[in-house]
Amino acid sequence: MTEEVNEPNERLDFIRQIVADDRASGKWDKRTHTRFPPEPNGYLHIGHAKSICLNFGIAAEFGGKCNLRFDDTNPCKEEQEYVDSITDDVKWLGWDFGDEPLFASDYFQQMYDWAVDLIKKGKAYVCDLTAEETRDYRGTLKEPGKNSPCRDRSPEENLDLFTRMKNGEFPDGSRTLKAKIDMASPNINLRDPVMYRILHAHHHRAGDGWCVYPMYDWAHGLEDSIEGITHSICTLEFENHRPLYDWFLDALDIYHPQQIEFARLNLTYTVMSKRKLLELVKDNHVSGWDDPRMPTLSGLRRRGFSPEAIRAFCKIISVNKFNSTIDYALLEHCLRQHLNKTSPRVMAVLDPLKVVITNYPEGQTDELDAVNNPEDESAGTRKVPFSKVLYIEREDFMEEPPKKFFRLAPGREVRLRYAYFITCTDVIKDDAGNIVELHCTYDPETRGGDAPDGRRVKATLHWVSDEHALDAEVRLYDHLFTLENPDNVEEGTHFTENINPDSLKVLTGCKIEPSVKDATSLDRFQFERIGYFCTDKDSEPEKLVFNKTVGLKDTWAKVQKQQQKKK
RNA sequence: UGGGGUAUAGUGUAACGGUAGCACGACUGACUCUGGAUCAGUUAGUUGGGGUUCGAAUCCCUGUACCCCAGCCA
Repeated sequence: MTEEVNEPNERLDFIRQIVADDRASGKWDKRTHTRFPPEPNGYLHIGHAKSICLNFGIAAEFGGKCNLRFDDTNPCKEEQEYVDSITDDVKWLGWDFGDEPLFASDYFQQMYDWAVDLIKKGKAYVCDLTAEETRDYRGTLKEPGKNSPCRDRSPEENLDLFTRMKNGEFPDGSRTLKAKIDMASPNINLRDPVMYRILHAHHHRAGDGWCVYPMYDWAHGLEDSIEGITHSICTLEFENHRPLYDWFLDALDIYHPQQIEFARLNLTYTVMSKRKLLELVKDNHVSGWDDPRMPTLSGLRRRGFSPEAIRAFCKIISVNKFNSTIDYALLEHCLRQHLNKTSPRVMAVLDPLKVVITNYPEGQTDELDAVNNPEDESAGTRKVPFSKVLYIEREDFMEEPPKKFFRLAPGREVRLRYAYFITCTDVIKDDAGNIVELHCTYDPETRGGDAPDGRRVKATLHWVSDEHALDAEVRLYDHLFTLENPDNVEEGTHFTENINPDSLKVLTGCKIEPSVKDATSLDRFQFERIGYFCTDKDSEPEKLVFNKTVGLKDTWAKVQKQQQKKK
């Protein structure tokens, strides 16, 4: 007996409820077998993660299995590059699909044989109508279609024609194999749907062995049946296809899984359709499928998202049957929650302002103890070097501080984290009046960050020692679109018109503490008081590059906004 | 009346005839060597209208709104 991992008290979504009920009733011999069946014609995105976590999650929770199966039935749109990226993404998310993914193209012969069965049963026929004629014969949403003149061909003739289709005797588009169902059905999918089309095309896996390729509706249930899938979970737009899914399996009288539909994921401030994502890439609105602003899994990975965060997100959003749009802030919440627990802290100054500690000895260096992660004691501590010339964040100083600004200002004392209390004594400006340097004094008694006399400061600043600092490039990101729902634009407006012009900001000359010297690609950090960052794939030891994953919550920024509103 | 679906705070999501709960967001406050984290609190909801019932988000009737379908795409 396999152990049920689902806690009995945990509320089940409607799909898990079906699975649980089926197990209770013994419907599938206590088996649970799902599948994630992407077409390899693009990169996976966060919406796919919802489906992946659903299918693999159910399998894991109920002691079943989940297949990664490529639905590669259309050679014109599919490429090996996509197979590879999809496989990598599913692995990265942390799901186990056995040694190798499965491919629908491996079932082509079996599908062909079944099509022959249907022809023999008089349930399928070869049709000579062109694509355009087929459309005319299909009728409209409100009017029935009419029968194809080829509909009453004998099984023998159909068999002969279908064999010759397969043998490559006919040009592309000249004939199709159709299911003989009902041209007057109110469900258009049932009006003699095409099962096979002629395509003299090279298949990325099957090579040139085939010139007839199965259509989705014909192929998909067969694939599920072959693999012994119990619950075939797909998105809402396939609800209308379910009767056809069932019809084929019944006509063939073979093992018959249950198709269940759920609503796909929508997220604010981004687009999720493959077409639009492809356009963003092709027209260079982003640098590629893995641009850190993209909602693709490769983009999120490069941005610094952890698989744990994405899985937590997918769990929390649950599944349902109606279209909803999830607030991007919820994704960020899941991200921060995981990153906060796991990211080593580091001090980095993005917009450096030079600070000279006038009473600190020239040439001297202090090694101060810093906590690597206050949320995780086992992460330990590290040494951070302190010296006479330092950098602080430019926005951490104001010559004329407004109310509620607690940071450094002339005459004010603050703490440098893990180091000393300092007091600003002089503000040095260039001829144009720009602040170029601050002179401060430090209190040696406060070494480590605490004053023996118990005096308090209102702010603690992060800082980096000039002499020891590493230079880095830091890339800041914002939403790719300015609109909450970039899909929903006025007619005549193209969705790319709402791309956020400030979605990428590149900072150079940032100063980072020396401990990150050996950071490698995708290492994640928290830059204290700023946000979570990861090393980019462009990063090299000689030229560090970091991506901002997500900012820390920033109450000062909120206060500032409110103050600006008042003015 | 083409057919198929769906409606619960700003956004998501529970409640399966018996106190409308949770999370995110927003707003207070406490604490803090990250204006982080944490903790406490406030805010706000059953698509409209009828019924059945001691009792309805839930059952019935009837409106309304939104989504999907006329690829030889998936």
